[in-house]
Amino acid sequence: MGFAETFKALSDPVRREILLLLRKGRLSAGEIGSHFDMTGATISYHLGILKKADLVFETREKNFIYYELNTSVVEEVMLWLSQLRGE
Amino acid sequence: MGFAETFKALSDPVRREILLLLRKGRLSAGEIGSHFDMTGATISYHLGILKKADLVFETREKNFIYYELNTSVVEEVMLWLSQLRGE
DNA sequence: AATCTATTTAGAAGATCTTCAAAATACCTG
DNA sequence: CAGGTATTTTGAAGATCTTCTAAATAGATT
Repeated sequence: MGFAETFKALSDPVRREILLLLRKGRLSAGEIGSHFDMTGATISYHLGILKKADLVFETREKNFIYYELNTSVVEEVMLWLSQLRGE
Repeated sequence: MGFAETFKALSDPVRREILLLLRKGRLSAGEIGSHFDMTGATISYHLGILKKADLVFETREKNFIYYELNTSVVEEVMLWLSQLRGE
């Protein structure tokens, strides 16, 4: 955990798009990759950063690795931000 | 504007600390710098990034440049994040 | 005008980030 | 076990980030 890693993870447009894709439910790494014009290696790199930031978690099933949103960290970030508005 | 710039700005611990300092009210660049063990040039660099992300705005007065929080962008970020939680 | 104070800009060094191609791993299926 | 599919890891290139020192700018004061 740590806000540096979380905000850094959120700072990349590809990673934000991945998070938006995952709103509808879990997706495999390949399904995620098919939405982008990048190699699977690069997608894997981005997923690793999202995972390290705890913004997603993975579940392995058969030959696939599924990724899923972790909304609890999103809550934490919003809590941090909220201290910046009102007191 | 743009979430990339905003999240990138938020990803650095020094810049987050600066934003927290500004909760209590505006501060000059020098006053901000006095809270950190870094050169004024580095603080100026960080302030520039916060400014470009619209997280702060400056007002010049006498010899000083005062920095102030811009909470409206914080709201926008929270709005973006909120689409990640609920449906 | 000369100088002092506050702050920024420029340039450079070293660290970190993003991307790819190629190789490695993991698991499934025949 | 051999081969196939899904994904990650490695290593490298080029871009961007953070920090400093030194120099430049802006405004106030003498």
